[in-house]
Amino acid sequence: MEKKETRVRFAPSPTGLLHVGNARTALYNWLVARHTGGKFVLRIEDTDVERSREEHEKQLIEDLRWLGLDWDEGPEMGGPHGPYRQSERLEIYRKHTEQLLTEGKAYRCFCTAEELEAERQKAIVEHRPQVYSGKCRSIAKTNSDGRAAAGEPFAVRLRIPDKPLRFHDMVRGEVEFPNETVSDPILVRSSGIPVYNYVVTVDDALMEITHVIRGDDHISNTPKQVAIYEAFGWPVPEFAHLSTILGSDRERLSKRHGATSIASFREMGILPEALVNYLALLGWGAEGGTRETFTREELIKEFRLERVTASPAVFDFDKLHWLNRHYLKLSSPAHVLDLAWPYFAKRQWLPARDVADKQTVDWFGKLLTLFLPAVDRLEQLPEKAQFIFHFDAMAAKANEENTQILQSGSAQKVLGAFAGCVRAHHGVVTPELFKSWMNEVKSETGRKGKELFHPVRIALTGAHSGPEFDKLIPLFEEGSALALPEHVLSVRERIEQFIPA
RNA sequence: GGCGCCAUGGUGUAAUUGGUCAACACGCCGCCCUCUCAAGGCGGAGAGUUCGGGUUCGAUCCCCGAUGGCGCUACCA
Repeated sequence: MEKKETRVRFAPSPTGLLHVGNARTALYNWLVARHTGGKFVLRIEDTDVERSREEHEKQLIEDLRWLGLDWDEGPEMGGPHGPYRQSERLEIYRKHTEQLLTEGKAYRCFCTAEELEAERQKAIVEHRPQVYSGKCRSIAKTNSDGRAAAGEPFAVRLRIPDKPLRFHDMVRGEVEFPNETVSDPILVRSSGIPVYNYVVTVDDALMEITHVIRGDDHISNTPKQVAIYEAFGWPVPEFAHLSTILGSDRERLSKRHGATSIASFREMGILPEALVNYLALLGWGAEGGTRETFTREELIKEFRLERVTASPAVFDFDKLHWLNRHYLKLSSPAHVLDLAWPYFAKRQWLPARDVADKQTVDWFGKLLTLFLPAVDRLEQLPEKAQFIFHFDAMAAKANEENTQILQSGSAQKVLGAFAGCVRAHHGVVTPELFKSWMNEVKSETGRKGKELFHPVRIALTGAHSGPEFDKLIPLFEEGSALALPEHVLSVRERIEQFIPA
């Protein structure tokens, strides 16, 4: 017999932003599809009309694209098992419910909310599992039909078979639930709207999904879903329940722990390849366990569901940042430049990218090579490079750390000598020239090392730490010749501001 | 309360799926480089595998129990 094609799916609800937990689920599904040469289906679970929004669906799709996870079937593009939005599949569910009802696999439940609540309370008091009593199970078909026809409200419940419900989970092995602990699940509400657990199963079966890979919050829904497959006589797929992603306090990761949406990571200047690599590592390890950085292609090759961990993982921002630095270094300078530009344009430090001249672009490229090693994320760049664009001599002098250095007589002498060199010269300051000045100042004042450099660094940058002067001097000089929204001060201009004559 | 899932340094994962000193990465600390910061290079500390039993010549690995964490317990998804 021919081996069946692997079909997996990602089925988000468009009720908010895509966040890391779901993104990791999407990634694992995608990796399985690409590893096996199967199909990746995107399905939108929008039966909750209250919370579902079209804009969220758009955002979701944008986020998946940004991560580089492409799908083979889905809304918009369609496919052989569509439609791919649950709101467009209501008629399919209705037909299937009818089938179950006529076959006696499901029954109408006329119990009221109050009755059910009373049952639940009683179960709690008696230390029993909270399961539906099955009161309406035995109502005769004709009786049930009559009551329904008379307009009495009812929900539709599935008749759970009288046997343990077990399924195979690729990350956890065999999972079994005793029959007494699972209720006859509601399939359709008295409002006529089918419930999530039901439609998910119908869709997965009809879309011929072979591997259901999802979060482990669905693990206790699975026995009910297995019963639905069996009621229809459908083959039960393989399951893989992914563990929860936790925050550093070991609680489920949420906004409380900081930004966790994919959109916010993008805004922060995390590269998609870094996020994909990190998410892959969160709950999976390659054979051998000595490698941590993987390209997309390598992940596809190495990833296997059997190696996914069952234990929950704590999200570590530090490690994500490390990976981001790694990929920032690997990326082409032109690509990083494109990504970094908007952060500066937004601050009005650079013109819009499309009107910038070549000199400005080249200059900014140099700036990036200088500051990129100092950041975890692109969004930190402007702050690091702030003194280039916006030099505030007064603030620099007022800074407490700086005053300690500046107040010494030694620093005064150094600065006086340095200012002398600067004022005696007209024209562009080259790194070579700067070096010779420093040597001059050195012999004139007898200062060296920190005592020599720190005061000058403060006068030029406003801080006693920062990138090498060799690279910094050209940035000042070339920047001052550019027509930028805010004029970049040259070495000379900085000294004039810092040490008025 | 019930049911289920999980448990290796601070964090994420390895460990020929019972076989000698528990490995790698992040983070941390130190050293080198250096005017400084970052990057980079080198080195170090940090777990005897949650605890208690059992099986075995031998358990991170298998079984039982306890503890803890998490999830589900809706006519939410």
